[in-house]
Parts: sequence; structure tokens; C-alpha cells
Amino acid sequence: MAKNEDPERFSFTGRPAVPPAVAGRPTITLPPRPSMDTFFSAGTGASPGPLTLVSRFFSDGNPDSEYRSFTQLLAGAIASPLARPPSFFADSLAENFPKGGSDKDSGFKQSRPVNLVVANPPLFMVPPGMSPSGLLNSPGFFSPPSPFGISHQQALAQVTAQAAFAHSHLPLQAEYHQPSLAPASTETQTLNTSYVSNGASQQQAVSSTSDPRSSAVESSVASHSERKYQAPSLATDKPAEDGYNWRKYGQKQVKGSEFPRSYYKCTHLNCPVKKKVERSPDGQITEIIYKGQHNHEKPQPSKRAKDGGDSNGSANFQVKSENRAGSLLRSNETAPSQSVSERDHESAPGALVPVPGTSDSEELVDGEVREDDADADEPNAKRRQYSNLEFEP
DNA sequence: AGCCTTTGACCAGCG
DNA sequence: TCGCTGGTCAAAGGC
Ligand SMILES: [Zn+2]
Repeated sequence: MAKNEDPERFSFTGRPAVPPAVAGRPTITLPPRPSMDTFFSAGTGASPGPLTLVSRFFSDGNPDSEYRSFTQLLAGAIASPLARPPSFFADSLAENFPKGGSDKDSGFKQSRPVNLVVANPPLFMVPPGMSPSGLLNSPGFFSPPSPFGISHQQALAQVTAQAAFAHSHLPLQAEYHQPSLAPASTETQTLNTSYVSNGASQQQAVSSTSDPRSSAVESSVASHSERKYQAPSLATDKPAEDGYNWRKYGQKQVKGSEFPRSYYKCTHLNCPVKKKVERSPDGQITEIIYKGQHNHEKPQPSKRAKDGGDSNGSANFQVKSENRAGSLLRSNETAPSQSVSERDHESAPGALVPVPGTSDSEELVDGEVREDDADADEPNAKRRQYSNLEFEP
């Protein structure tokens, strides 16, 4: 409700005057690879964002060298929340939950650079012995007992879901950014961790410096599964389907990445979930960011068989979730993960928190997953559904 | 008939 | 204070 009241908007609302002729382009036409320029130039002051880079690499089609490098890098940098005192987090979370300062934007921005910058002072270190799979599998990671676990859970779930729905075999990297803020319901937990590893590497966690509210944790798991990428089965604008219904409400090109970013909203009545999807010109999804959790279950897999054909789709994209406070949880997973067996693969990125494990997810590819949690749980929502879906304070 | 996509503009946050 | 960027709105059009 914050922005509904714009008198101006109303008046000019009608963008009737805009002739399509001028706008000739149906979609944003981005050069196939201007990225270099952008990438380099952006260096000043603002950082383009590591993620972007990654995406770019993917899209370039040369995942091999660059991608790998990047991945490794990512893998190298991870954050583990566990190290931090749980109480601290919880407190911060609870208290800050309602806060309104910089949340989304900052969170996003910050997270990006952080990831990239491996050099950042790692707040947490993860023991070398841990492996990504183990982490994921670890009860702490997903388990209910830990408050934070939920977030992780979500993240994982998301990743899984993504992978599943995407059915892609491409190399994915999953990133989870988990900030300290958690939804009211979940809170209190300890963080558990994050880590990453590419097989053998471990990771360290990076937390935001001293901001209690912005402590972000990120875990990334790199994987090495690079199979073949196939042409994008989804030629349309629609992002991969995760089983939920989405409505696109905007598209923009962000500075860091060259691909246009599309904004989608869950069409469910009160569902606050949104997602941002970046797709390369080819139609491949390079990045997906989920925000919030679904208040409902998946509509209904009427056509569950969809996987039959598109299972080959490529999924080399990154899925991420963002937390309301701007915290991000990122994790990179790879693999086949059978490990995630406990969570239902159905839960997509913003799925309901309490999800009983159903079975394992199909196969995870590595992808970056980010979760943006925005409002999380509001008991009653006043959100309408169409125009005012906003759930901002 | 309804829903979704497209698309330019507005808006808020941040530097 | 201004400018930049990302995010969102809502009319129009398409399916
Ligand atoms: Zn939903």
C-alpha cells in the first residue's frame, strides 16, 4: 500500500499515447554479448556484481573455463551462519523484522559484491572436512529444529524445485543467501550453515560485517556437473515452471547483467511470492531470484507429465532467494542430489515452510539459488491480489 | 470472458 | 541535493 496512492500515476496512467510503432521492439534487445563492456566499466564505484559475471559466463556458452573458475571462486567463498551465536541472530531477526531501512535493495546489492569478493573477511569458517552434500543433508541444514534451518530449507527446496522443474542438465550453481532476518515465524534458530565445496573445497562464510541485521550468510556449493546444455526449451518468456502460476508484471534491464530481468508474481490470491528471472537472449535462464513464501500449495499438477519431454531442458541458471531484510542465502549445489531427499521436491522456492518430505527431488543440477524473503508471513493479508499485491510495510 | 504479457513511466532507496 | 538503479504500476494488446 505504499505506493498505491500516486495521483500522478493515475493521471498519466494511460500510456495510451505510446504508439507501438516507436516501440517497435517486442522485447528488450540486448546485444548478444555486450557484457564485456558493461562488466568492465561497471567496475568503478559500483560493482557490477559477481553473479552477473557468472551468468554471463553461462550464457556465453563457455562455461568451461570461465564458468569453472568462477564457480570455484564462489565455492571458495561461503558463509556459515552457524558460527555466529544463535541468539544474536534471532534477536536481530526478531527485532529487525519490521524494520524498514534498506532491505531489499541493499540486501541485493550487498550480497552480490560480497559473493564476488572472496577477499572479504570471512566471519565464519567452515571446517574443511565438511562437504557440501553433507551440509545439505545435515539435519541442521534443513531440519526444523533449527530456526534458521527453515530458511535454508527453503533455499534448498527452492533449488531443488528449480532443478526439478527446470529439468535441466546444465551446470547450475545454487546460491543461498540467508540473512539474519527471518520471518516472524521462523526465527530463532541457529544458523547452520553453509558451505561449499566443489568436491573438495570448503568454504568460509562471509558475514556482513557488523551489522546485526544484515548479517548475511551465504553458502555455495559448486558442482561440477556440466552436462550438455540444450537449447532452451522454454522459448517463451515464461520462466521455468515450478508448478506455481506466475504473472509477469515487469521487465527491466539491470545494470550488472546484460540480460533483462523479468518480474513475476505468484497469481495465487494472497500469495506474496515474487520472482525475478533473468534470461539470456537465447532464452536460457541465467538467474532466478525468489522472494517470499507461498501461502498455498501448488495449484495442481494437472499436467505433471510435463517432465517427460522437457526433462532435457537446460538449466543453467542460478536460483536465489532473498530475505526480507536483505539477507540472502546462497548455495551452490550440484549434483545429483539425492541428498535432498527429505524435502519434497515440490516445494519450490517459496514453498510453504513446513513441508513434509516427500521424496527426493529429481536431480539437482548445480545452480545458484537465492531466496528473497520478503514478508514472509502475515497473518491476514490485506493484500488484494491484483494491483495491490504489494506487501510492503 | 478472462488471464497474461508487453511496455513506458513513476517511485523509492541509496550513493 | 541530485542522479542512478532497481522495482512496481497499470493501460493496451494478445491469446
Ligand atoms: Zn504462491
